[in-house]
Amino acid sequence: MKDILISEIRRALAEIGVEPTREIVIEKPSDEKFGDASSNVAMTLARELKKNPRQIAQDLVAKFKFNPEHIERVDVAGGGFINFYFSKTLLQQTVRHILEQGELFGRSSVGAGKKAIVEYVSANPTGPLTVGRGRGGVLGDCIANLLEAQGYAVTREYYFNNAGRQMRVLADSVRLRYLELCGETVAFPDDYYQGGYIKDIAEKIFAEKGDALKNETDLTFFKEFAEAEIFKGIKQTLARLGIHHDSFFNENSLYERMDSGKSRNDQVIELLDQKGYIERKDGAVWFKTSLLGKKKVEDGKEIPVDTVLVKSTGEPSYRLPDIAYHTTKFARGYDLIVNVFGADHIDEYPDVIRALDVLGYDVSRIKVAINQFVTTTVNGVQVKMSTRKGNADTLDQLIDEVGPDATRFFYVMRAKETHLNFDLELAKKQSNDNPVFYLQYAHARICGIIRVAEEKASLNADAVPKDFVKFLNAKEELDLAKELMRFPDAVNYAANSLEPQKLITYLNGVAELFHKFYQECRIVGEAEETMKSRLLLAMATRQTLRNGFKILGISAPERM
RNA sequence: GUGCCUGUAGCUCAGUUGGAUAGAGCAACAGCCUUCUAAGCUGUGGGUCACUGGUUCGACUCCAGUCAGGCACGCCA
Repeated sequence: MKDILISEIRRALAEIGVEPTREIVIEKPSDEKFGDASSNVAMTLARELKKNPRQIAQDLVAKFKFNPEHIERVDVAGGGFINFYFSKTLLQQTVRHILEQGELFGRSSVGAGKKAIVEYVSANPTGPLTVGRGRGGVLGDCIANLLEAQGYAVTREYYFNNAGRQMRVLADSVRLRYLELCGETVAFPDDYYQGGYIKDIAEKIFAEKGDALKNETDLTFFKEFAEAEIFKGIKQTLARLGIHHDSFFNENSLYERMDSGKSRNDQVIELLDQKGYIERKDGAVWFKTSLLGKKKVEDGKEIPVDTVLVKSTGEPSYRLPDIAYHTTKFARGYDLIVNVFGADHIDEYPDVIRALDVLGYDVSRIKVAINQFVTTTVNGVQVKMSTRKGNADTLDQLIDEVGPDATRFFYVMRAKETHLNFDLELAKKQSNDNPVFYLQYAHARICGIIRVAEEKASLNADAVPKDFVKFLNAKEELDLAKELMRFPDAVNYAANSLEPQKLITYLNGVAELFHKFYQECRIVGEAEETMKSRLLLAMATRQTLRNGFKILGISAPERM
């Protein structure tokens, strides 16, 4: 619908000889008396045309040639708003259209034929997922769903590192706990992993091996055992939330030599060197980010800074594999590359972007969604979380307490840039009275109506001829249909901005209008035309809600 | 100290490239179930959109500064 309005505005502008310099915006008016859609084109053009915006608006309206089946009338109001009023037949046909489209309603083809990769979670296997991690996980998953709805072929990827110091510390933490089980007294360092899950893993080893590994000093077994256990747990937790990755990308593969005899990491350095952005000093290999505008401020003076890619120990710093990893995303042919990560990685991606830019990649394909941290409040006290200290609330505990639907919903109902405070006590209390239920209840209610229609009126909802939509007439009916019509725009809007919560805001509006409709308009037991037309509207609402829930990853219960 | 994010109703938050009288849920108060699920609906109260300036026909929205909170500023990942 939006498209029809925009193209007609364009046509009318051309007719009066005006070339629009800005995008034409159609929005939903703040008050229903201003129509069903409005545009401020006339106002935005007023300055450059040096004409009264109301005059421009009137000139345009005079040129409009809308199908009266779609647009009933067009008004000029306020300082020059053009307000469109939809005709009843358009709304009726929308209901039919939704039912015919079914699961496809809301999908678009803007991403058709394009490949997208969404990288999210990407937690290293050093411990169970925390409440903080859950946010990025759910956000990433919803973004992937949104892109899929836009027609993209989406790959969901998990990038991880199972090497390096952190894993050695993890392995040794497990080993020490194991030795305790063997009856030895050990000093457990403060900077080792303190969480109870370490003991659980040690117990598992002890149960399998007894004290046979008591004198084992090589950490390989402990590392591999711990990693396997932890990864299994992470995947289980994610599965509870309906999150499944298509691809697990091991950072280690970037160190492995390819047929050329070089690793991806080597290649990055070589290519950056060819471009003149590599310097070797102090035994390390530096990326000359100073030439690309990177700087820090000290004592009021700006100092250009370079970035270490290979440490003097010969080990790459994590930035090098990060860059190399992204070159693989381009090599794999992705048109859209979305990275979802927490605010603590905010300083990392500019270096990656700089490097990729220098190497000639089209960095405009990369979109970064940074979510702010989640803090937890336990008994009214905010807790700072750390996997190392083991005091982080696990995502599993949260799911146990509030359920998968509420967990997903809570994470994603707020804009990613807000500092989300998860009060566990409150989350538990709210579970009975949760915002997600408002949406789900609308769905369950519709299912209830359809059941009753079948039982009491022997009416098979699916068999009702779609022509009955022409009897939709009441205000509540038309208001609801009008809102349903906006669903594809809402999906598009949420997908473009990578902000799933915008879809929630929309769906809330649908649920609200449905509940109002329900209150005013009975279905079962009404005259045939009324009953059937309303049943069609209810089914179209159910379809829209389902399609939205699918993107959000929450269930659509038939009874509550 | 520097960079990024945040500050909107008692609480948690929406607010579509600047637009019409700033919204929702929860909490409070008052109503609505012999009829398709009251996890719902209707109504009332509740606001210096952190503060101060600026930009213009118009600012919660853009710019500058101030205040408050979060995160990051390593040859850690």
